[in-house]
Formats: sequence, structure tokens, C-alpha cells
Amino acid sequence: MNDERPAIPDTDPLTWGTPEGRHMLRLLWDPPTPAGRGPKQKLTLDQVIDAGMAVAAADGVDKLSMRNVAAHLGVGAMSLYTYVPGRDELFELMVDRAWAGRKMPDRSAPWREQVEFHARQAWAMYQTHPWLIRSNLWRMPLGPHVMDAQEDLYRAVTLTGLPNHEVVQVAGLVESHVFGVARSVITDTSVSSNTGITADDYWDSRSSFWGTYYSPERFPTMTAIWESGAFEQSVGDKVEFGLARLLDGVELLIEKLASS
Amino acid sequence: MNDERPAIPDTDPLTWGTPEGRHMLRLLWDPPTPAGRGPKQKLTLDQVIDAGMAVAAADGVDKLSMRNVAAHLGVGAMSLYTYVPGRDELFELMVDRAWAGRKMPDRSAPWREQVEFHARQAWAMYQTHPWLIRSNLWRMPLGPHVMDAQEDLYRAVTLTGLPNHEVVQVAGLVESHVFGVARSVITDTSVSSNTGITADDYWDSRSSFWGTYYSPERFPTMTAIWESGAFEQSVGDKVEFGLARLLDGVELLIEKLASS
DNA sequence: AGCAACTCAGTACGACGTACGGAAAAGAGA
DNA sequence: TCTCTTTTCCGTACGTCGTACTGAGTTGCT
Repeated sequence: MNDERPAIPDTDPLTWGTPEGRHMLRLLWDPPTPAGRGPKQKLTLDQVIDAGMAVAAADGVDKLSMRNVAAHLGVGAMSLYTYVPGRDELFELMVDRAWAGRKMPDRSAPWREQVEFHARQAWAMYQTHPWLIRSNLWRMPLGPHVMDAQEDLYRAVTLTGLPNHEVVQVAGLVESHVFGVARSVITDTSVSSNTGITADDYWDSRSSFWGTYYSPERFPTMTAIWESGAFEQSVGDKVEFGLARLLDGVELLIEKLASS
Repeated sequence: MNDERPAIPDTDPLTWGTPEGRHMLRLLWDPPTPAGRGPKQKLTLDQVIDAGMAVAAADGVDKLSMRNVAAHLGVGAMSLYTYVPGRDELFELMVDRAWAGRKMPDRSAPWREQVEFHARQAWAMYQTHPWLIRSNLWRMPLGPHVMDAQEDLYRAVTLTGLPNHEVVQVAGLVESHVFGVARSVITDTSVSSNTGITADDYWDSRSSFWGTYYSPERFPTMTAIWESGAFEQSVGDKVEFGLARLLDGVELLIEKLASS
């Protein structure tokens, strides 16, 4: 519990093992251990992470630069490096922090309700932190909050009685579905892209597209769907529909398993 | 058919309407129209796109810079801007080109086979061009090949007889599922991240994680799954399993619709 | 008091996208 | 053929980025 900080066995303290490795894990799992010898820190790790999330929320993830975060905190850019090994690592910490907001389902509920609860929590998370959809592209951080949520999702899916390898599949399917919907929704509505293309510009290009290049003969199905208005639907529906189809399929699998 | 090129009605030729708009659409949908008045071009648009794909394939999408692509072609960096409005636009052209490789299913097959065919084509596409998983983050280009594939997928799903808005959902579900699997697989296996972190380094950090921070008491389900070896499974299985569950759910929906 | 450890931050380097402008090449009209 | 206009190619340069290096100042331990 009260272990001394400086001792990292068998690693050169200069390079801290692989900085992306042990150092990062310590930041994710250990308390930040406020200070050792030198002057008091002006900030805390949490403040840095908060500032990063604030910048990402306000100006978009493309503006998440060390200089911007530092300016938001009123410190020099290089000072951040005493809290965080680098930009990517700061982002990983932000991701784990975002996952911290996910609530866990009631364990006494049937498995399907629990899994649906997880899916809706994931959906809420992507809505609260849209910059997250840029994250899973990089690797998933091995942070405690990410793993807690994942563990509980696996636990819920295990209630189905399916064999382990199918539990993994189903859990991945659920997360992936929510992520997919979030991705399509957010890239449609938000400004999109790092160049300053406003949503208006994008719509202009779309409309000139319909008049100039789109031909109903080439795209008959899309045309029919468009004219029926079926392309516009609430995003909540998108999540729920896919989830329902998916879990229907899982239930079918359970039945098949039970009757064999 | 043989319209003259220079006339872009009611737009200032200096800004070309919104360059991200009309100009981009022309590049995607029109032949590049080799030349007008000045000196012959050293390259073709196709060569530029090919070079971009070569760089992305060889060094990863993070190394896809104008300077790198230009160097790969033996020209100056700024020369590329006579072929392509900018980096993001080059990327969009690359995306549409990747979609061009997708084959269409046999229209006489049952709907489920046709949809499965589309899913497997998408999967093959992500394997051939792993840099694509970085793309859908930005917006989906309104390119002809993207739209052809999408149109045909919609057509196939329409064969289910489901109402239009559910056709849209199902099609999105299929694409999103394949993308999700591709994302998780590729970020696991490939080098990941723009900093030069090798897969070895990543594994080092993982192994030091298991020893230091992971506790089986906190993550009992994951531990059980891990020990059963169920975390390792072929990626092909991942695609097929989710697809089967998903389409089972869709079939159930069709039956419900038919019996009402 | 002296030393060692640590924080903060200025400067600088190499990469990036791309605006600008100039030199050279090619067709069009005289 | 001589010009004029258009277009290509590309060197230079600006602003941004991540971050290595360095050093000055601050704190606690001995």
C-alpha cells in the first residue's frame, strides 16, 4: 500500500523501462504520488487530464495539442511533460477517464437487460465525449476503468451460458455495434475533418452532387429509400434496432445450444 | 458527353466554388481531363493515388504525407497540388479507389448469401488496405465506387422484404460489424500509433501489466476466459460469428413481419 | 550548509500542410 | 513566327505540431 515511489526494479530510471509501458501503466493504475524531492507541483495529473478533455470537448480532438492544453492551464507547454509522457499518453488517460463514467447494470436482472444496459452506457459515453470515436483507432488503453467495464460486460454475457469463445464474440459485437452507430452519427453531424470545413460547406457539396452526378438509374434502390424518407431516423433507433437484432440472434444461439 | 471543361457555372474560378465541394466531386466522378494549355503533366491522377496507396501500405497511414508521396514519385511536394486539392482529398480518392475492388454478389442468390458476400468483400477490403480503418473516421467520400457498393448492398437487403427504414439499419449493421472486427484485429496486430512503438514494446508493457497490476480477483471473468484460451480465435471466425448472429436476428424479424 | 532530486519553461529541431510566387513550357491568335 | 495566355512544376516560407535539450530555480535529506 505505502510502497516507496522511486524504486522501479531492474529498470534504468532515465528511460523508465519502456516509457510507453511501465510508466504509462503506473499513471493509469497508481495514485499520482504527489511529490518527492523538488518543488511542489503547480498542477495535478487530474487537472491535466481534465484540461485535455476540456480542449477536446470545446475545439475538437484535432486541436488537442500540448500547447493548447498547456495554455488552457496557464503553464508552459513543456511543463506538461512532468505529468504525462507525451500527447498519445495523455489521450489514453483521457480515454480511461471517459470510461470511468460508465455505470454498471443491476446484476439481478436477466442477461439481456444487463447487456442492453451496457450498450446504452457505451452510447451515452460516445455522446458525452464525441472525441472518443477517434480513439479506438489507436489501441485500447489497459486502464482500470476500461477493464472494469469490459469485465462486467463479459460477466453479463457469461450469464447466457454460452461457451467462452462465444462470450468474447458477443461482447465484442455489442461494443462494436454501438461504436459503429456513434461513428456514423458523429461524423455526419459534427464539423468533421481537421481542415476548417463547416457542415454547411459539406452540404453544399452534397447538393451540387445530387444535381450534377447522381443518377437515379444508377442508384435505384438508394433513390427509392431516399424518397421514402427512410434515411432520416433518430439515432437512438439506430442503436436499439441493431442491438435488438443482434441479441435476438444470440438468443437463437442459446436455444440451439439448449436443445442439443 | 463531350461538354467543354473550363465552364463551371456561377463560381469564381479562383476558389472553384468550395474546393472541397465541386472540385472534389469532379475528381471522383469525371475523367481527369489530361491537359488544356500549359506544359504536359509528368504524372496522372491515377499515379498520384497509386503512390498514396503505396506509401500507406508500406509505411502506414501516419507516413502518408504530401512530401512522402511526392518523393515516392520523384517530384516536388508542391507539384501534387496540381493533381489534388490537398492531403485529405487525396485520402478520399484513395478510399474510393479501395472500394473499387469490391466485387458484387450473384443477384440470383438468396438475400442472405448476397449480404454475406458483401460482408466478406468488405472484410477482404480491410485486409488488403488496412489504412482504411483510419478513414471512416473522417467522412465517407461520395465517390462512385463507394456508392456502387452501397447501392448494391441496399438492393440485396431489400430482397428481405423489410420496410425501407429497416433496410437502412441492416445494411449499416453489416458494414459496421465488419469494420469493427477489422479495427480490433488490425490495431492489435499492426504496429499501431504514430510514435515508433513496435509490437514488441507493446507486448512488453502488456506482460509487465499482468505481473504488476492485473488481479484475478478484480477480473474473474476475464481470467476464466483467458485461461480457457477463448481470447485467441481466428479473425475469420470473428467476422462469420457476428454476421451469423446478426442475420439470424434479421431472419427472425422477417418471420415476425410475415406472420402479422 | 551542501547536495541531490525535482519542477518549470525557453529555445530549438525536424516534421507537417500548404500559401505564394516565379520560371519554364505549351497551345492559340496575330 | 512572335506574342499572349494558360498551366505545370517546385523552391521558399509560414504557422503548426511533438518533443529533446538545457538550465534556472525550488525543495527536502543528510
